[in-house]
Amino acid sequence: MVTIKTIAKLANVSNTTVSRALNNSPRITPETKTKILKIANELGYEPNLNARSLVTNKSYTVGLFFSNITSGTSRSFLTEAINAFYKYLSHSYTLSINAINDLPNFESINHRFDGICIISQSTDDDAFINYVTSQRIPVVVLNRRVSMTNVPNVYFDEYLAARQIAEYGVKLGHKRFGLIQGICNFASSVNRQRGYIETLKRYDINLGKSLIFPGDYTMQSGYRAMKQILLMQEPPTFVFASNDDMAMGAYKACAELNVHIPDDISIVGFDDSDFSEYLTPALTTVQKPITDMGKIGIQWLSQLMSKEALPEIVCAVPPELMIRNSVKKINY
Amino acid sequence: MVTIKTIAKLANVSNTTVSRALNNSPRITPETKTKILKIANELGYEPNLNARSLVTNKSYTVGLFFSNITSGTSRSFLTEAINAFYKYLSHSYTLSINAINDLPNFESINHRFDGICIISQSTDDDAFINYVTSQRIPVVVLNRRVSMTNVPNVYFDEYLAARQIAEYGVKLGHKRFGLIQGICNFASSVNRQRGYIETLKRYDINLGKSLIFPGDYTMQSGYRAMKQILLMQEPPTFVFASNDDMAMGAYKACAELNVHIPDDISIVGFDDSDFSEYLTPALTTVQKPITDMGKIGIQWLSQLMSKEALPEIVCAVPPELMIRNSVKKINY
DNA sequence: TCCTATGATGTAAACGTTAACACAGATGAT
DNA sequence: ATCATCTGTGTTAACGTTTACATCATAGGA
Repeated sequence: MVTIKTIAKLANVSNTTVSRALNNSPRITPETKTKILKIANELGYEPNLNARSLVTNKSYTVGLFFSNITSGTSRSFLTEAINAFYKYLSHSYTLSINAINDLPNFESINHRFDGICIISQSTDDDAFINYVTSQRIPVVVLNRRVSMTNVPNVYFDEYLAARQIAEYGVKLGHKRFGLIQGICNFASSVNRQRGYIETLKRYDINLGKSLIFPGDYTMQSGYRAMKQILLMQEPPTFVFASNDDMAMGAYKACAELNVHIPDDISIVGFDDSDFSEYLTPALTTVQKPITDMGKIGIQWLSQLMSKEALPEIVCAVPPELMIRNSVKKINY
Repeated sequence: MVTIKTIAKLANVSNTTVSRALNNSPRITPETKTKILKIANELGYEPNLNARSLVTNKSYTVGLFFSNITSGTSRSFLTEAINAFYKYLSHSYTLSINAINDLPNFESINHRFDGICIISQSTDDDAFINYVTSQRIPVVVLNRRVSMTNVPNVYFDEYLAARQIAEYGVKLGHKRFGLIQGICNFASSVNRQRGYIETLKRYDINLGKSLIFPGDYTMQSGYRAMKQILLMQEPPTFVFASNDDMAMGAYKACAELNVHIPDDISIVGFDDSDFSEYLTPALTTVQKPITDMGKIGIQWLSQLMSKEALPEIVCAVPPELMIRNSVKKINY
């Protein structure tokens, strides 16, 4: 194994000088430096990160924490977040993927991460968020608005997005609205629901319990819910499925019962998943800019890790309604 | 920071004894052990992995390497692989996600991983695979069949899968076949293509160049290719899209041109993505058991990391044709 | 009683790196 | 010419663990 000492011996200098050459310190002459670098190169020297970590007390690893990995988190969400992170994170860091749910105990994160990004889906994660901040590990929380005021937080305004959906439906003349819910204890789900219902109420439309159908963000649950909806005596003309996956399930239910979208019923989804444009009809949905969130998140985290102060600590990324062909205008 | 020394002082024993208590060595009395463990617990002691790594020369990290992360790898593929790995990997290991493409140099993996799993998509990865084996890092290669004979390899028989697709089409009486290709330098793509074409040839069906359409595994490329196909004077009755994403694109093209699946044209995909069942009509496709591969892979890797020998070194996971409703039987 | 074997614990070195401090020679100001 | 400053390099300790080896007490056999 070639170490700093090997190089030092060959170059006839001390360990420190080698270390300086490798970490391009200013306290070294260019000649010595190139000489050492040359030897290091020839020997294929690669620093032992563990040794370095031990003394610098850095792990050169950043942790990406999801609430859950093996279930509950949609695939597109997971990949898009990982993609964004991988893309924008400096390659000198190792990216480690974790699930809060699977942590044997919070302490197990100690010494492991220079920075942590939490993609949080529910308030269940609050204990973990608090632990991380208590350990003074640089952290940013993505996705949902958190209640702690001192935690860097870039979130997506689900409420506003849902409001846009409701308003869009109202504008197009719909009177009877339906909702397929997401997973109950996910913040995304409750905020989408609140935004939708409260906005409709403003337009004097009451979304009764009979028009709210349970779902769990899976295609199958969307399919089931839509089947129920279509069996109603007077089904809604506008259905908001809390995510695109469920909207896709709803599409299938419609197809099976020979109900035409958007002529017979209008559907809107949420997320703007890659497939939503390719459904027939193309799904009207709202874009959740996960990549943007990831980009800002990793930028903030990098700043925190290099002990820079953040100009702002909370940031909302705006929703964008993607109007396609799954909603029709109602004429009276 | 609470270290072994802190505990040692409080327990009135030496560092070594504490270390022994923590690593449940037999050379310690149960009483001392419980006493030390109690103190450690109260202090919320967590070992410094870097220090441990330095002396044991283990990183407690396994690396999951994709050929590419930010492009070229389909989302479902990426997530399913990560999911499987995360699920089956012992939690004492950190899971780190990497892309071979983005590696500054091969040496940068040194000291970082106790084991490496490569999800390889093309022979471009061979240099990396060779490097890893040359470093004697435990490694398994997943997904494609590799040429090196000494590398643990669990792969999916794309050729066989494509053969099943072709035979299925022939059996249902189709005579005119078409193909939408995947990414050219991906092993999956060339094997699917070979399996399809060579099988058809056995049934005296020649797949001319005019019936092969380029694609890149994206929905859009499937859409484009299908548009071209449907514009032909005498389009094929059976089209194999090299993955489900492209099949979905093809669906859209058909819808736009008012071509009915499967009445006017039959389509089969590949991967059995989660959405394929929810398309209308449900997509006939072939299941690629990524989760199974991951499970075997992680099992092998675990054995290798604990220096156990592998009973077998290469394993093919079988394809399963998922017959749904996108192919019709041709009657003459 | 003495010796040996055994079992529990301690001592100290080692892992590979960084960094505080020391040192010597050169440079520049007076 | 003298002294202070600077610059390049070396010395050494430190990071928190594990582990080979040493030590010491105790038990058991003769």
